[in-house]
Amino acid sequence: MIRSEKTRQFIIEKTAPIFNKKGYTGTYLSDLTEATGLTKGSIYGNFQNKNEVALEAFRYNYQQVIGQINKKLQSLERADQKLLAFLIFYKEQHQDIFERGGCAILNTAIDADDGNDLLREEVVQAISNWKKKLETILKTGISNNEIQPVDTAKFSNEMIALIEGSVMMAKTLQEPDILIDNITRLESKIHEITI
Amino acid sequence: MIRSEKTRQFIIEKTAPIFNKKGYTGTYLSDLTEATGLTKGSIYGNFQNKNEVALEAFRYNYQQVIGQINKKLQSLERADQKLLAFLIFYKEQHQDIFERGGCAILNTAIDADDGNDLLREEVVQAISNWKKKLETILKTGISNNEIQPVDTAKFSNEMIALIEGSVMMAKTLQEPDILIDNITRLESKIHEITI
DNA sequence: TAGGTTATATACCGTTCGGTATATTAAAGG
DNA sequence: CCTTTAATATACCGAACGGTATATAACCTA
Repeated sequence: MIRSEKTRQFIIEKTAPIFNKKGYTGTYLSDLTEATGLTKGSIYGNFQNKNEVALEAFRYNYQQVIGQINKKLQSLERADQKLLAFLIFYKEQHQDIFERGGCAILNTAIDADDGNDLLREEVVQAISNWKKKLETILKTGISNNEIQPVDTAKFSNEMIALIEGSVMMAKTLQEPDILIDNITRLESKIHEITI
Repeated sequence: MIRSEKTRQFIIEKTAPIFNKKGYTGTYLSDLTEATGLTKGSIYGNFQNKNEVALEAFRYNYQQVIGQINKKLQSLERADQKLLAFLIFYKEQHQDIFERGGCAILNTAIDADDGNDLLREEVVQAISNWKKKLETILKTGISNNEIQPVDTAKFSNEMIALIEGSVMMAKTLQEPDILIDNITRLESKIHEITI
């Protein structure tokens, strides 16, 4: 990796949690320079503008989650186990997620639903991908007779919505059990449809 | 109502949707003067600072929702019907909610989870009240033999989380059906426990 | 209708915002 | 080791930020 690419990556990694916590308008260039120890000149040598940093920071935050889950999925065969892997991730990593400022998808969805179109489109893609991934697992599971037939779209939407809503509640009220309990509910929902 | 109180209320009403859409740091004093047609001097004659406007705007947004629901609840007797009233509200008013920038609780929870302690505390209170209200309905319903015994805390948490997560998803993906479908799921959950 | 009071507008403050042209430093190549 | 190139730092820009003292206007009461 050439030097510039290393610095670019360094900036993304250092600023990603800040953007996640404070949002786009709430994160100032002074936050970026402070977190990286670099100057504005250096940052603008590696990015076109603040928005590009925010965009990459979101991608990084998203990849951080989806990467870990994907890794888990590889070693799993059955559809129900794959679905459970998503839930187990949120159950086990909730402490870490909260420390990084919560779920990036949720935060950025709320943050970018006005104005920032590029960032908003990125979130739409992220949610859509997540949804598609769940649906594919469900469909495969159904055709493999691992799980009972369900409305895959509705099932996926319910999973995502309940997870995200629970992250919000648990983080705001500072009661991780809310997340854990609701995840457990989803787990038994999956067990119910498992053949 | 004395003049100042009228102006104060006018400012709150006009700026509440802006704060809901753009968040605290994302809403500038210029937004407030533009939306009200007033000047900074006038606004600062009625509020101590921007934060006080944001606080009142959130209270207004919250009251806007809870007020309508409370009105409905008065005419209802059974616990299951009261619970359904919450869901029907979100089902029927989703268009209006989206136009106002989405659910104020969700938006403000995400917006204020860093830094703005006063606003954050207000959200915590709002969610806690909502939760308490649901739990009270459930408990009364159980002791009145209208609904089967359930873990009232978990049931309430699941309702709120799924509603909020669904609002986020539906608004972001611009697919209101996601909200409607998940609300319908909650409705049948209530029917299931109704005696 | 005049005078006092209350509310709004004007004009300004220091600070910080995002962004950039330029100088300086560090690395790479001959 | 010297020169060229790439990356970082410095110093600055105009604009907009939140906020405030002060002037002006609107209202109320005598």
